[in-house]
Amino acid sequence: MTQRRVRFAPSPTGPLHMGGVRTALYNYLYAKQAGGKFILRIEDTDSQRFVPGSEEYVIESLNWCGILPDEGVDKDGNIVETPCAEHPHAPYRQSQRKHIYRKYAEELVAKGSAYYAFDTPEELEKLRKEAESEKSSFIYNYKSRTSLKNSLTLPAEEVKRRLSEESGWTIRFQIPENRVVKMNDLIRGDIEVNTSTLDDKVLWKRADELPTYHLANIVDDHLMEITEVIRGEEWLPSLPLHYLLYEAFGWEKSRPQFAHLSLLLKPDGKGKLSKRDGDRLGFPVFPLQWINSDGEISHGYREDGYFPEAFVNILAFLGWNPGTEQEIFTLDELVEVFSLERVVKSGARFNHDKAKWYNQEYLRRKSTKELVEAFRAIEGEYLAGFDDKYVGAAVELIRDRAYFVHEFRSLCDFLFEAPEEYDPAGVNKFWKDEVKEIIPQVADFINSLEPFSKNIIEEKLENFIKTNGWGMGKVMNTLRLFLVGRSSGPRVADIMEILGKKEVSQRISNATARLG
RNA sequence: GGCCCUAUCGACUAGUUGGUUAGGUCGCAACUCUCUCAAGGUUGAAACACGAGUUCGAAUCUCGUUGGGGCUACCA
Repeated sequence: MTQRRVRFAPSPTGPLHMGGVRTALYNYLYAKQAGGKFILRIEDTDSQRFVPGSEEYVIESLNWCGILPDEGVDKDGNIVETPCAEHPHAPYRQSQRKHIYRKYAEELVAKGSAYYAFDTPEELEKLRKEAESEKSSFIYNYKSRTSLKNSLTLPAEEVKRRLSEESGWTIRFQIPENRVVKMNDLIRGDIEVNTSTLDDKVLWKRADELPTYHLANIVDDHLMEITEVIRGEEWLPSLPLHYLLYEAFGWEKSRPQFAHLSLLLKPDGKGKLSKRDGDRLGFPVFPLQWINSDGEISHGYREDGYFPEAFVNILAFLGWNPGTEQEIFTLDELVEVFSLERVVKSGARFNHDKAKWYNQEYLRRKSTKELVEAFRAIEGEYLAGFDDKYVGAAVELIRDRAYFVHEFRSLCDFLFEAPEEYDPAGVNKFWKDEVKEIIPQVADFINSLEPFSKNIIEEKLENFIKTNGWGMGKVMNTLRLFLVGRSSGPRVADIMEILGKKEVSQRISNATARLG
């Protein structure tokens, strides 16, 4: 079997959407499992919609996820522009391959599979409007092309003259009339379409003198020896055109196989997942934070505290499953078990809760050491005066309560700073006269505890409280309120051990002094 | 509107050759543990869109309807 070669081919028109990352991921998994190559190609044939920075964004996003291309990107993270042994098909940016496409476009004209069209955008727009007002739609196809301005209808001399003039022209593919195109999709099976429902797509644009997606895509996939095209479902309607293009070039034998992935849908309501949904529902739609030219910030999974492994796992399971009950997979494990056969055909709704759960699962799998590092990475200044042993103890105390590392601080701030005030509801509930009388004795007892370790504290304190006939709840909750400032949190003995005897005594006397 | 894809709990999905008490995960609820809040443990509620047909038997096959999605640009 020949080596599998797949590609991810985004266009640099803005930040890469998480659905795009999923497409890249599935391509990567497929390639790696087959021992093949995963190629990155930039499809920048739309000069109008180009957004600076989006190419770098794609590369950085894939890099963060660990979805590293074998071809197309060099070691420094730049798109390869000149061919070399590792990147033989460079340049991998379509705008730099312009000269290649022109030749192929003209080859199709010479073969009679395509033709020059001279209709201006304004003329076509007018025809569309007219058709619309008559509740039909204008299609440039076998019916209409005979009455339009193109090399099929105009005299040869006229065509020649128009081509030599600056007035501009496009090349359109001549879709045959009433032919059934039989196609196959690796995920969806056999599909048939009658060509009479198709239109004569533009292959070469007048506006920016560049090929359209359809031409550039087919030519590059052929030249780059792509064996499987795994892409979004939005391309399914143009699959017949792509089949016809392979046929027109005489490339049927080496035509890649296609797999169309269903789209990611909104968590609620109708339609596909969009940037707006993230803003509205409070979750990221992009892998990395993106700031557009207006200074508007879009959240990213990375900046929102997701681990890249979790993000990859989330994406993998949106439209695919291994057929077993295992849900946590590393990237390498996914490479082992992935299969296109198990990709789900219908669209998947994104669910924020499940995404958070995944991150929590990965958080729990991290060592305390790793979590301390991550904690320091975002709260360096706050934790500056505390050693790793102390921070580690703090992390261990609260790690099971968090979905994200950025929740750590608010979960264990009481270990790094004494409470300045006390939750009024808690004070109201626990700071009663009967407790006020007891606390001095309790404080003295705590002071006498030796060693000051959680097991000793737990055991002896409970014994002390019970033999005196006081309620555990009353005393412990009051102590927690004094130590933490809030009426919820970890077990009191655990907190005491970490704080140490001196700090505990100090906080109890502070609290009694302040609350009176 | 036309064309194409698609349809199992609220969400993600298992169910691939027709026979299952339709399973798992998230979320939700209850109980439990307990010094609080979490976490943990146990349990529960919760689905085959609808209508025909084929068949002894349909979530599974066929057709239709309905819903959902996409495409319908000199955008990708």
